[in-house]
Amino acid sequence: MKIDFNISEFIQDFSTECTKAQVKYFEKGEIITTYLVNRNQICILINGNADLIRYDFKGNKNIIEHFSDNDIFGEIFYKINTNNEFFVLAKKKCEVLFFSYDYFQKKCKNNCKFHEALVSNLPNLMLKKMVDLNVHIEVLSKRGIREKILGYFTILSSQNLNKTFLLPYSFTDLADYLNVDRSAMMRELKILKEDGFIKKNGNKITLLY
Amino acid sequence: MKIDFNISEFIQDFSTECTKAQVKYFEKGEIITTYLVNRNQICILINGNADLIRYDFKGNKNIIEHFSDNDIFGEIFYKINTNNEFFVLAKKKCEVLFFSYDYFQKKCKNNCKFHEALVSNLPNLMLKKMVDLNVHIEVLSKRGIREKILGYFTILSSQNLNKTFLLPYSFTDLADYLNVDRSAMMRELKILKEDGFIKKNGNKITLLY
DNA sequence: GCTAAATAGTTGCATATGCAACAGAAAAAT
DNA sequence: ATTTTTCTGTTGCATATGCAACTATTTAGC
Repeated sequence: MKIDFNISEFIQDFSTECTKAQVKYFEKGEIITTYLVNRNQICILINGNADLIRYDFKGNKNIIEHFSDNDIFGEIFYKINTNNEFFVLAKKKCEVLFFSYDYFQKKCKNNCKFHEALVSNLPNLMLKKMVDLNVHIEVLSKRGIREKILGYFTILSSQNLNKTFLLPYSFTDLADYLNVDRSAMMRELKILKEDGFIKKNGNKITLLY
Repeated sequence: MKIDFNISEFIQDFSTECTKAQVKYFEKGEIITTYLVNRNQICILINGNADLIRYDFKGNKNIIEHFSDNDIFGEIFYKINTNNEFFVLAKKKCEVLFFSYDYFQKKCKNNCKFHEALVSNLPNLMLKKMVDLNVHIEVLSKRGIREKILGYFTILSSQNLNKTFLLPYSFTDLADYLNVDRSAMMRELKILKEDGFIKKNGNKITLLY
């Protein structure tokens, strides 16, 4: 999915023009937003890294999604009524654009160029997110740890047009993304290595099939 | 997520006006579309039921998604390069609107009203799909069959604003949706019933907690 | 540069869950 | 109305995987 909208370049010139969008800055460890349902908030991560975190009824921390440059998030995409707390936590310095979906059709006061660009490119950002979500479902849908790992690695490899690629996650986070026990995943990775399916060197993976 | 765009009413009056959209009809068992990557096809299921099917390298059939009225699908949402065959199969009579994402910004020849309405409502349909995808991920992310079942039932219950609700799937398909073994799921449902967590009568479920 | 924290890597054990193989009930097809 | 197919429900068994409990290594903070 190509995205012709580089928000970080754009933002410098026009953001102050628009009455409906707002840029905010966050330091590592700060909460960017909480998912409370009802506001129709859309957030675009201009740059930085952040996680969508949930604490379940037992108090266990759970990383639902990882966000990086150009990712969109916000409770409007996540209208799921579990009675857990959801919030987005900055993993490093973050620059975030806040916008309301209510202003998707409406224009802002002086038909500003920024607003217009934002609105016309939002569907592209949504499309990219949908592809990401489908990848996640595809991977989670595999039975067995081995199948999950190989399924995900195959997708990464094809996205990189290369049998060798860098994992976008730490192994701890990868286990979380695949929703498997970390130690069980490490065991399986070892077996995959021994069986000659993959080569692994730090977070650099090479597929041998 | 409220959708103010009832495509099936709209379609009667305007569809022939638009040069870029096309309505087609399918009988049960017919293939509506295949996911080949490259066309930017978007499909809207006006009415009917259809499944996104994949045959994996072993030849196993796999139901990836179920579609019903107002759902959108198409390979543009599923740019995942596994070398499997994906296609959408009609489960009953289906009325489907075909449209290209390329015409999302562009207008069609005479600025027709239908095209305009379609374009301005597509983001709403996408939003609804994203919520659905997030629900699926939420459910798949639960460890253990019991947690998956209860997680999904809780969401269904809250969507219905009622402790009692009808399952939208057969138990066979539910197991598929939760990505667990059907017999293991049935066993767990029995235990949940015995433990007094749920009541179950055909596909009518009641939560007792 | 030192200390603390986070991540990677390993293993033994218990059990949840996949698999196979049924029979009965319900739904479609003829 | 009868047959065929699909769906539901159940059970025994084997094993994949979660869990706990470590140590080693890397990264971050002071």
